[in-house]
Amino acid sequence: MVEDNADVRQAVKVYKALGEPTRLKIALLLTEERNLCCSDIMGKLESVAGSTLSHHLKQLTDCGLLDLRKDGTYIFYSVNREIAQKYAPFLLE
Amino acid sequence: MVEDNADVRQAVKVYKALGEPTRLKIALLLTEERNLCCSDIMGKLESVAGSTLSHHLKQLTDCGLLDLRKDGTYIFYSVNREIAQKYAPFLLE
DNA sequence: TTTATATTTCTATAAATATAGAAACAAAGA
DNA sequence: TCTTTGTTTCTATATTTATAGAAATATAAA
Repeated sequence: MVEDNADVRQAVKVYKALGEPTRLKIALLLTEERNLCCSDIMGKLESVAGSTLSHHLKQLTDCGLLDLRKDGTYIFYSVNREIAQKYAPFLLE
Repeated sequence: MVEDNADVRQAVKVYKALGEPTRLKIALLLTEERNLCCSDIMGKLESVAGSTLSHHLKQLTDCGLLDLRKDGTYIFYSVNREIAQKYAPFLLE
């Protein structure tokens, strides 16, 4: 049966997060290279305002796809491999 | 490198399609039971207008996730297992 | 303390999207 | 042919979302 369980709700969030070109690019960047900070990522994207990037990163972390580690002024992001493996192993290829 | 290749563009479309509760539900329905037609699906969802369902099915087929087979007045939909396996094997669990 | 750097929150706006009613189209059956 | 059923297209609308500038917050360094 198709249930509206926690996994399905998380799946919607993960797929919504990945269904936008900039965010998918961020997720792919972070599978190649772990522990990038906000400004690293901004440097690797063409032109995204910090405030925009912040919103994208929030969606990607809220759905569980990205983990973060704070270190001083910096916030380092990495892909949560377990979640990626579960919902979108395409990212890890 | 993160390339903007065909796979990545398709991934965005697939994830955008799945990142909406009704469409994810439709995809899950169709992994359980192949060859459902539009009105079958409408019967299995709470309350969706035919025109709305039509738009959802279009997105799901346009991204390659659903195959369709026309038979008279009916259109039967099924999940394309290869695409599901590639981008969202979660559907097939 | 002042300055610089990193990131977020606030606010606004333009664009995209989900929704459905009505009309149209297509095929099958009476 | 007329009617019924299944599906799509047209049109409009309300909601969501992506975007970024400006201000705020936080930490570190000078």
